[in-house]
Parts: sequence; C-alpha cells; structure tokens
Amino acid sequence: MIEIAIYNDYQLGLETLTKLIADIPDFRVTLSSRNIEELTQSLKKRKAHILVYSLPDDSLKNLIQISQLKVAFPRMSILILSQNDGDEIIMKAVKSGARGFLGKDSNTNDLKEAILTLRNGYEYFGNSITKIVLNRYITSLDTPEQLPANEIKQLSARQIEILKLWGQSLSNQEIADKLYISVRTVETHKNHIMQKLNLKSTVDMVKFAIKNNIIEI
Amino acid sequence: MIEIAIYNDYQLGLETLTKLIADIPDFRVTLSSRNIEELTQSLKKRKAHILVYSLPDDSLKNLIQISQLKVAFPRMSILILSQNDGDEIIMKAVKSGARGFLGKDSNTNDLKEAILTLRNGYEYFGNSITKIVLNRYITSLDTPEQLPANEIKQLSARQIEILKLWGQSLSNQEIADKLYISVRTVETHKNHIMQKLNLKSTVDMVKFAIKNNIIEI
DNA sequence: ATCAAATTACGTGTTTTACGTAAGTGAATG
DNA sequence: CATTCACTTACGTAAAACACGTAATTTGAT
Repeated sequence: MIEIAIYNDYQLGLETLTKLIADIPDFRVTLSSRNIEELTQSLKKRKAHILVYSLPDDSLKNLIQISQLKVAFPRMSILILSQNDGDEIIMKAVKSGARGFLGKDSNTNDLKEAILTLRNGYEYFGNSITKIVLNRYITSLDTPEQLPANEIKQLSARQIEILKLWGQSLSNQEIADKLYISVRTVETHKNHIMQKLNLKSTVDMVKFAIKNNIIEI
Repeated sequence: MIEIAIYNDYQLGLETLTKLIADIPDFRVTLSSRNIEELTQSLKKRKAHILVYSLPDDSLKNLIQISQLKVAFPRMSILILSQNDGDEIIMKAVKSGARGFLGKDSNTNDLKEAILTLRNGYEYFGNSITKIVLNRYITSLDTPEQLPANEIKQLSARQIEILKLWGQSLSNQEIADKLYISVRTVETHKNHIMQKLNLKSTVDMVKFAIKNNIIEI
C-alpha cells in the first residue's frame, strides 16, 4: 500500500485528482490539501510516501515551497504535475528536489506508473523530458567540480530547525532556550550538519542554508 | 580642482568623453580606461573624487563591478552614464552604490552639474528620475525594519580583503598566514567590520558579503 | 523484531568572538 | 603646519563557538 498526499490549490482539481488516485488499487490517499501550511502540518503528524503536487500555471515561488518540503520531509518523494512543461520549469522542478514530473500530455496510466516508479526509489520524468534533463545534467558535469561519489544528503527536520534559527543570527544559547534543549545539543546538531554535508566551515553552512531556502538573505 | 576617473569600454566614447570633461574648468581627468582591472589598479595608486562610468547597453554584470568599486573606493562617488534609462537599470544602479545617473537625454551641462553635485556630497539623478527613486524608496520604507538613523557605512579595501578570504572558508590563521599579519589583526578587522555595519553575528556578516558581491554563494 | 538514523548530552582542547586599549600611518582640512 | 579622522596593526582577557569523540534513548523502516 502506497500512502499518498495530494496538493492542488484548485478545489475542483484537488477533488478529481484525489478521487482518481484513490481508485487505483494499492494506492491510498492519506491527505489532500489546498494549503501548503496545512499540508506541512499534517505531514508532520502523518508522513506520506509520495506527494503529488499540482503546479499552478504561473507560479515560481511554489518551487521554493517544494525545496522546503523536500528538506522537511526528505524521505517523501515529490511528483509534480504541470500543464506547463517547458524546459525551464522542468529544470527548476528538478533543482528544487522533485523526483518526478508529469507534463500536459500525461494520462492516468502515466500517473500510476510515475508513482510506482518513485516508490521504488527511481526518478520519473516522461520520455521526452528525460533527454532534456539528461542533456543538462551532462552539461553540468563539464564543470570540473569535485563531487567524490558524494550524494547530497538530506537533513532531518530538527537539523533544519536548528539551522534556520542559527541563520536568523541566534546564538547557540538562544536556540537552546527556545527549543528547551542544552547548548551542547545545539552544538551537536550543528556538528552533525557539518559532517553530513561535508562542510569545512560555518560560512559554508550559511551558504548551504541560503542555497536551500532554509534561511533568508 | 575635481579629479575625475573615466571608464568606458568603447574606445571612441572614452576619448570623446575624456576630452569633453577635460575641457571644463576646474575639472581634471586623472585617469581614463576601457578596462576594469586596469582602472582598479590605477585607482589604488591615484585616487579620484569622481568616477564617470559609461554603462554599456546590455550589461548587468557591470553593476556588480560598480558594487565592488564602491566598496573598494568608498570615498569616490560614482556617476553612471547610460543610454538605457529604464526604471530597472536606474534602480539597480542605485542599489549597487552609484551616487548619480545621467540618462539618454542629458547634455554637457547636466554632466557638469552632476559632477559638481556629487563633489558636494549629494546625489544626482536627473529630474524625471528622482521621482522614481523616491517612490521606490518610500515604498521600501513601508517595510517595518528598524534603521535607526543608520547610514550604510563602507568598508575599507583591507576589510573587504579579509571578508573575501574568510568568505572562502579560510580560518583566521589561514588568512593571517596569507596576508602576513597576526591572527589578532585578522580578528580585529572582523570586529571592526561587525561594529561598522552593526552586525549581530558572523552569519549576518556572511549575508552582507553575499548581498554585496564580496563572496560567491 | 531488528537495524539505522535521529535526538539528546557530556568531556576536552582549540578557535573564534566580544570588548577594551593602543601605537603608527596617511589623507583631508583649516 | 597642526590637527583630526579613519585605517592598519596588535595585544589582553573572558566568553562563546567549534572539533571530535563517546554514548544513552527514541523513533522509523523493513
């Protein structure tokens, strides 16, 4: 049984999508929401395996939300549905951490397949899309940066929380007080973050946090 | 006597502009260059009161250069000449630290007046432009951030140098070794930066450096 | 039920930051 | 020419943060 959360800011779209997915065997819709705040809160209580996220036509700021969801719920895969499937939007979706993308020509069967693919730990970007992603990815490899078999590891919610507070210029002591934990624990969290991400200095940690929309510049 | 440096990447433009300004009484052109690197080096040896900077039509990265010149030579006022005088470009020029702007309709008299105005410590943005700047400025005031009569102070070249190295994740000791100074001095420089800019934490210092193109994210 | 990761926390030694003080240099100004 | 002001250099002392190791408990996933 695959547990699925659905986001769509358009009520009718949300309803039809929910019904569609709920009717597929082995798929269970555990959450459907039109509101990101609500979605986030509910996800904290009940995790989902997959988030199906309908991208409104306009929006770019939604991709920031996706980044944030991605860091908050690292084990959840995000599948984006979008009417607009231009190169730009797909690349941005990939960058913000989506693991799948379904363009305007996708059908129900594609949706089902995408969810299953994500559930098995793979990415899903429709056939025509794959080559775009691949091309750009290969291009990006030309840049001679060392990435020594080093996957981008994900932070835990708590780690992100600490990073966020620290990024707002709070001292370790202030963070500790706010979260009712020891200063030593705050330090430990920060140490873990640095180890996990293989960062050399706190400066790098700030940069990481900015790049990943964890703190505001 | 006002000492003026001129930048224009177009040779013919540089020559005519230089000649024009040099012919104005009390104005002395001490430097004219088509190359930013050369300009920066020469300015280190001989400071100018005013830099007249001709903005190429296309360029946005030039505005980054202006930011950098501004921090490197805080006492020098930068006057921008630009064929393109849309809202966008003006606002960016202001943000990058230019103290004056002359659009496509300006004449020689305006140029002279602008230079004199800057020399007296004021800003010069042609009449039609002033209201744009003002409007946006007022809008920005709506954001309830505390700015307690606190002007944005400029860093010295040395301070920027330290900030830049530190922003590349070097430790104080490494910076000290690189610059052949004591660790204590590096610390002092950083303290001065924090005091001058009224920053609460090193996190803020990183943010400042990023915002001002001193370090790369 | 079991195994991995997350959260909590301490010990110890080094580095950085906070804040004050201070000498020497150079540019600006009256 | 004297004065003033910012800049660069540097030290002293105490507090805070960081590096690195260890470890008990809890939570999650399979």
